[in-house]
Amino acid sequence: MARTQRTPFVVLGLLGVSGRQPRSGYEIKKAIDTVISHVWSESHGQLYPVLKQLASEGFIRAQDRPAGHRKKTVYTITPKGRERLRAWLESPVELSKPRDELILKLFFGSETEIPVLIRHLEAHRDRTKAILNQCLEWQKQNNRNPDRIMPFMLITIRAGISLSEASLHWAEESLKTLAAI
Amino acid sequence: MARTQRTPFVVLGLLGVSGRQPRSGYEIKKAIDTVISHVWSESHGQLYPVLKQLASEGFIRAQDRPAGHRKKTVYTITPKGRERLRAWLESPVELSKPRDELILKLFFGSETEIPVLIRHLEAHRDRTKAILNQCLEWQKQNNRNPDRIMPFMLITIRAGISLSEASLHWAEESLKTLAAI
DNA sequence: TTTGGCATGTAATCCGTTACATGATTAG
DNA sequence: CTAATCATGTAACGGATTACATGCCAAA
Repeated sequence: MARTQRTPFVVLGLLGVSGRQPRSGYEIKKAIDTVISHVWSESHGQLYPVLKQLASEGFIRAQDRPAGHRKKTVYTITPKGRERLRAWLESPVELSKPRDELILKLFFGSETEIPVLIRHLEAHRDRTKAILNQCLEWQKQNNRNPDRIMPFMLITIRAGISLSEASLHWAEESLKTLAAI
Repeated sequence: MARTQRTPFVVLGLLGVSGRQPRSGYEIKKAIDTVISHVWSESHGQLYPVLKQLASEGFIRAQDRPAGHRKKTVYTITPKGRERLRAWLESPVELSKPRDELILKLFFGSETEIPVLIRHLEAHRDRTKAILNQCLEWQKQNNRNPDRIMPFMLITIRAGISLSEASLHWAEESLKTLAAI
């Protein structure tokens, strides 16, 4: 048996916090790829079957809402689904297996040339800068709309900022170290 | 098709940097669980088949070295294996899919009670403290043996320190924020 | 003597990605 | 008109975990 599936809880969570707004599978996928992109990812090939499964178990409710001839099914979380979500939120955080290929390659650094490692670190630095900027942007947006400040979202944004900044500093420091070898 | 297998490269990397020391599957597994535990993980159910596969392809060499009646096979990396490792080290870092359940649960925080989130954050703070202390300990050991300083290992240890510190600060800050709600 | 560590292996299972597939609508 | 986006689905494949399985050796 493999690790317990977490996709259903991501779906329940997104449907749960979205107020009463019903969402289609496509919209849920877009939300995963934008608002929680640095935290989680799912493929749509995984998402659609999970939606059907959750609906058949009564955790979400499906409603057909075709626009013109284009089919579209939107989902709303049910009270039963909210309970399930709550139970999961209360359960201990399940740690994911660490999988940091950059650190791994640096750890094996003696088996390659310094410029190779510098290339990897520069790429990481640039990626991290982009993430940091996006988090800062989100933070600004939240500050501009004081009505809609959601403290939980702010906490997660601050996590992104703290970790990106630390990673950026480390990368720049390490680039100097490698350049000096 | 799923993502390309990275276990073989972890094995080649560990056999590569271990000088000329031949290692058994058991020892490789132990190394994964200790020296790179915060960076990577593999199950032994995955490891042993990969060892056989790598040996059959000529990337590592197997030698039976029974101790008494206990069977033991040790492996050494071959020149061909070193080349394969180098090629992988030079290839771009493949990003792992983000999977941060703690941040996810905080993001869905409005669907549960504050004390639940505090519990999760406290657990994270304690785990992170332990990792930070271990990284600091490793750094100290490296400084005590100046002969054996491996700059690459130090860089990865510093990554652990930077990121743990940042995560720790963020967790403590967030705990204060939640306590004030 | 029995617990724990050493040591290796396989089978079942499944989560999740990639690729295949189809079609409507809208903007340039 | 045609490219991009909206929208939903399934099939194939495989990487990886968990569980099952076995046995030796040393120390308490």
